[in-house]
Amino acid sequence: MQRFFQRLWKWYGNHARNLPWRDTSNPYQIWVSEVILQQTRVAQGIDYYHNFIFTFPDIASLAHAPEEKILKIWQGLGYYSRARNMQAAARLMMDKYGGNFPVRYSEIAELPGVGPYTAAAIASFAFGLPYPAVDGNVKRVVARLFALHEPVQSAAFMQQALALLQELMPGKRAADFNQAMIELGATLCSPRNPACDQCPVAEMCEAHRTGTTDRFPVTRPKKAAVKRYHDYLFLESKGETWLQKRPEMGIWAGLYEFPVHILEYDAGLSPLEIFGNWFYNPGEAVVADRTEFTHLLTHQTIFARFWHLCSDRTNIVEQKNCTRIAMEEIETLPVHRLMHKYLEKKDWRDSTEKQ
DNA sequence: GAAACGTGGGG
DNA sequence: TCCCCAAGTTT
Repeated sequence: MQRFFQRLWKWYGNHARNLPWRDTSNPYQIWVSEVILQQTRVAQGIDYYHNFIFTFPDIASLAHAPEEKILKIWQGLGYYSRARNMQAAARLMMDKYGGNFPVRYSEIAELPGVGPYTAAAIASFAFGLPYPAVDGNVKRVVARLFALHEPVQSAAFMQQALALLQELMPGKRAADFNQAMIELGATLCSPRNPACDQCPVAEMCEAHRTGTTDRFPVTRPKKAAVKRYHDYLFLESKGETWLQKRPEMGIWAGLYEFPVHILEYDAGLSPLEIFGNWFYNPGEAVVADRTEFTHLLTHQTIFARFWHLCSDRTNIVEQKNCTRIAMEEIETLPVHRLMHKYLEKKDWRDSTEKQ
């Protein structure tokens, strides 16, 4: 045990990455970073973290912001309920804690969007409380260190990991302990080809001792991802394009997008079969050719097809939640990745036109 | 407990 | 190209 910590502290002191949220003990900033990092890689989260803190520097500014402004900052990051939960939590903190961050684990864990991991991370990083923060990295490290055979997704695994980590948890330096365990999993104890030769605690690792690091953590087979086939209709006329707001439930809730037809199988429908009811005069309204299929996602396969309307009189049937929006205005609306990418590179439209 | 919920990078 | 999975939480 002594040796374990000597090695761990020395390694962490020398190899900890310099990450923006490690420079602060401000619970608000730590909370923001932890929510952003849920199921999200550090490299992807850093810019979002800076933008978020710059735009909403404290609990009050987040609580009072228009929801669409928060979603706009979150645009492209995914799991958008995180952004809404953060505002709900900020408002709760205004009402219940006078705009201050709660300091007890139980209170932190009650905040919307804050589960066991995030609560422990905030409690330890901001307040030094000795709660083990068990994320995917720590699960992997613990599974190998103690050769835990329970599936990593199971409640049994979590119980065992928690018990072991609580036993290990030092009275002082709870924050460093959690950070170091996470860092170990993130940088050396990787899912495949772990760098055991550089690991400070390899000699105390049961999986390493028995040459079985590649068998841990044990995982259950996972269900195949659901595919979605999207047929998008891109309509533009005189500097305006047609957008609609998605429903408040389900994927991309409340974000904006082009008119779309989504199926979980490829129906092979023609543009008119899909969008015909949008037009009073379908034969005349759709003037551009079907252009290209764009492969957008890997495990959720999405195909996008774009068409143009060049006519002045687009004659679109009224749809609920549909609005004509000027191009400049679109820049301020929260959209999901397809639109996000489109707005980043406006030449998408041009490149499809050339076909 | 299982499914839903995004997106991006690495091997 | 395809599969994995990442500082998880909610329902």
